[in-house]
Amino acid sequence: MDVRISDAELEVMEALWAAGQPLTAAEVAERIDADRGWTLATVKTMLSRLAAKGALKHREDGRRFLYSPAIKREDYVGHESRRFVERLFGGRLSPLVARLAEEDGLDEVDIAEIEALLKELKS
Amino acid sequence: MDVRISDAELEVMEALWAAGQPLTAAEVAERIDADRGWTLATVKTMLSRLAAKGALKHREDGRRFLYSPAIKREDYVGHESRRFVERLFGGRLSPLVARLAEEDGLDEVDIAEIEALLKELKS
DNA sequence: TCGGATCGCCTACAGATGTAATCGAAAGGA
DNA sequence: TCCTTTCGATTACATCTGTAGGCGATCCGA
Repeated sequence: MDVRISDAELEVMEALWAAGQPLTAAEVAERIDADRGWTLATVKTMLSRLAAKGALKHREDGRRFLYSPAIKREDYVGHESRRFVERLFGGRLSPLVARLAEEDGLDEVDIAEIEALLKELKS
Repeated sequence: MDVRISDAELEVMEALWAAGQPLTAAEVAERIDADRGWTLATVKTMLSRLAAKGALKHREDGRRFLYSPAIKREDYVGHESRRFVERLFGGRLSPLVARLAEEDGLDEVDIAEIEALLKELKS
């Protein structure tokens, strides 16, 4: 169940998650940030690899495949977040908040949002 | 300046950061979590690669090297944290806090710590 | 019907990663 | 002075990642 998705593969997953509906390989390619400069071939490689990893499913539609995510974005993101906090902060969230706050300087909106969240949690 | 450190390499860096003083390859090996089950050869490979990447420095001590970090842990961690939040949360910290809160259920200590942090930031 | 477009599949290939073995030089004990 | 140990350097090798190209089959327009 622990699907590891590389940076390049994630780009493809994001396209599928954002689409909210099954897409063909060509459609996925259209939606990939043009800055990546990928050819269709590259997108197809990503799709195969993700399918092999079980990160997405495909259904046949005539000669083509319609691809859709096999895992929910929020599950994946939750998983990776835990891994990350574990890896660098011994599983504690507060040092991460501290570090980012110090580096980037959270703006007021951030602070307010997080405070609201925490208030919610306590109630 | 953007040193990428793999999972295995990080293990070695953590040993050096924790030591707080230069170590020989053998000493590093001793301090690596035994669960990894690494041979000395593996540790040496990691040390070479990290040196090649500029993540650590070595000074000669007779026939051996004394290794020490070339980057500060907090700098590395800050870098990776920003990358991570960028990659999965569009750079916003609050959704990350939200996600982890929902999954793990932050305990009261966490919540209190983060609130204290935020209070600090506002003042 | 036939030729180009398009599809998924297989292959390619360099660099990174995980995990080591080997090798020549040097150091140190017998 | 040798032999064993120990060092760093070099080499090994499978897997993963980034980035494609080519191939045989099929579909669609002329």
